[in-house]
Amino acid sequence: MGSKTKSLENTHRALNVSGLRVTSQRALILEVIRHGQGHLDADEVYRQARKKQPRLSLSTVYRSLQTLKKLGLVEEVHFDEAHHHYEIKPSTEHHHLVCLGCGKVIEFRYPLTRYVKRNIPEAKDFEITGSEIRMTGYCPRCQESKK
Amino acid sequence: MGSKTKSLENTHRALNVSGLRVTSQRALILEVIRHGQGHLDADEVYRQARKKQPRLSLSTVYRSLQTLKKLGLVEEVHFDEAHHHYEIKPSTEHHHLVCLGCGKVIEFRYPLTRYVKRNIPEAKDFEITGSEIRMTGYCPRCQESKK
DNA sequence: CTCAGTGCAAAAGCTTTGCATAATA
DNA sequence: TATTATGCAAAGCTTTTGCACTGAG
Repeated sequence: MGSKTKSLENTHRALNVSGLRVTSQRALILEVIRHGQGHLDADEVYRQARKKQPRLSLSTVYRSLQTLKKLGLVEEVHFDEAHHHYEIKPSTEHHHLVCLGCGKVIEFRYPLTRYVKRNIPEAKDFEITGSEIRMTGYCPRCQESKK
Repeated sequence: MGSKTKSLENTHRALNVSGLRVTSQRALILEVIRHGQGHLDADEVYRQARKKQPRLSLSTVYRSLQTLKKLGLVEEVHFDEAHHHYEIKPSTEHHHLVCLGCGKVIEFRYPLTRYVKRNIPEAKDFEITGSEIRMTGYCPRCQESKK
């Protein structure tokens, strides 16, 4: 069985458990995020998905994104202030370094939550629900082209 | 000489060096951010500042915030997606843990840039221009009241 | 006196929402 | 068949911008 089939099954299960329906739109949107290797924003998801389903609406994209986020299938990251970006929820805590020149994204693992729990006294008794590192800069190539 | 006088002088200098003008609006906005101990968003700055200067406009607040940011006097942080928050630029790299229940902000020091430079090979040759950790959760008291 | 800064109103950009229709379970 | 989800259009919110007027240097 291909991994595509398997992830589709997982999606079905996750939706069913929550009493939600499996629609072609939700499947497609998840598919687009999965294939869009990088980190797409809502509009990029919309444009990609419309190639296969031209009547899809942007509001459906937004609503599905929220649904999938709540289900824990998709994660929202914030590379810049203006847009949200989405990725398939990763199994290990990782973060992003984004090049402001070319948009390249470098992912790196770092167990931030554990670090903070261990080293920040005031955080000891916090119930931490989200953690995100946002780093920006210029990759070697873009530093060159700025000169 | 009081510290208020001193910081006013610093502001003057920073503005003058850049060929910018010292206006009552800019001084007031900086004053509000400084006193508003927490981390205010643009609208909160606006409402506070209007108590002293009722004709102040929101666009001036936004424009001043950008100016002060460029001068390095004020820093923009992103506690949630919807708003930007502003604080007087701190001298050492620190980050924030925000309680989703009561809005309390815990600041903690952490030399993230140095860590990443040292430990993430792909980041070695990056010119890093910004780094921000955004952690959210519930403080002990708010965990209680959820029950 | 001159040009940067301000106030006001309008616009822009992303995201959400109301409502009738379509589709899932 | 009973709801849930969708499409479309309109509204919402934060932030930005154009323009004439004001005020700092």
